[in-house]
Amino acid sequence: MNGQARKPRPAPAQGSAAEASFLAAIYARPGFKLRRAHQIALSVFAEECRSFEVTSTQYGILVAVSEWPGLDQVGVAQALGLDRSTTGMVVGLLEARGLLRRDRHATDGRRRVLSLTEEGARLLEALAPAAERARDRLLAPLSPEEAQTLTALLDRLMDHHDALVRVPLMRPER
Amino acid sequence: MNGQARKPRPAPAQGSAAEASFLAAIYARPGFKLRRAHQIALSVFAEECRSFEVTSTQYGILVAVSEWPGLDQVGVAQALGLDRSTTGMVVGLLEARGLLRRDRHATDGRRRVLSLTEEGARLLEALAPAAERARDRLLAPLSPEEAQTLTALLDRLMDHHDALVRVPLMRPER
DNA sequence: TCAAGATCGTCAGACGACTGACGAAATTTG
DNA sequence: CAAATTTCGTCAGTCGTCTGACGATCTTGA
Repeated sequence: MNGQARKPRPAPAQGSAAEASFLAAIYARPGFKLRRAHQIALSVFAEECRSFEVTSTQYGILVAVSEWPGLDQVGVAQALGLDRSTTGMVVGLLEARGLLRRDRHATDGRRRVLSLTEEGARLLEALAPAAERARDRLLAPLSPEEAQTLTALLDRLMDHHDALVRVPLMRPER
Repeated sequence: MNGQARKPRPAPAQGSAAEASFLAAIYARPGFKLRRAHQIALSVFAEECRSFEVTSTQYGILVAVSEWPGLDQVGVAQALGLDRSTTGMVVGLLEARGLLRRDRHATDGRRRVLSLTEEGARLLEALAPAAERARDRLLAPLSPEEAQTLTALLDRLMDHHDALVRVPLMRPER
């Protein structure tokens, strides 16, 4: 798996079947592959967007607020599948950086109404090509048909388990 | 008109194309789907293993140490695709709970040699059925062939990006 | 041999993420 | 209307994760 180590670590039962199947029980788990694939996706996005100092979660929130000005934090959370605490934390970061505003709702005192600042809108626009590059790089090893298959399978997984997870995706068109 | 929400949140451009495509730019991103699918996998695992108070990362480390007694923390990190800090933190948790031991290496003073305690081995054994249930539940919406396809596609993603993601983390960029 | 370089574990700092709890504010219900 | 319930935002606590730095230690090369 990672064959360039200069000084190989002591291995279990060298040359035996045990070595070949080391951690097979873990590597075969779909959850492990999903964790790893997600880790890779985060890394690729971070690389492409390094100069903007924006993470993929922050990007998602910026896009949501951009497309739906006046949305509140719970709305963002439901749209992106985050919980309220995480959303509040990340929104706080973006507000502190001056990328979005968090105002009181006119009639509902509980809500914080979100909107992009000029700087946030500019950053989002500048970010689009980098986000596209990240997506393309992530999918580079797959053919368009394979990417479509992967997308469809992940959608099936998401749809089936949506209600079971504490934070179901709530899209306005539902 | 707008789903089952009792008090629907204000939606963008009601009835227009904007509503139907709200966040389509995000939902279409494979990184978003991977994040969501990973989130679901974590949740299912946590549900099945709730009574054991063990996370999927902790499970992976326990299995690695079980299959490879005497492995050190960097070995665990490389095997599971974690960095040294994360590994050290989680190993510390497991040690504090008495599930594994962390001893000095006989000849290499830098290394910490890991091994399961009796309690760790017992827990790991008791955990196996729950982990299997988690995997089955996660894959429930897919046929065996589809699960195999998903596995293969994620493997392609992992293999292609493996060197790009992990090696720079382990070796300072030069 | 001994200085330079590599490796291991750890720490601090940051972010993402979830749970459980709480107060403030709104809505529902008796 | 008043009380009970729900909803929104936040806080504290925990865990996973990465980055960058550091000291201790081991390996290498001049």
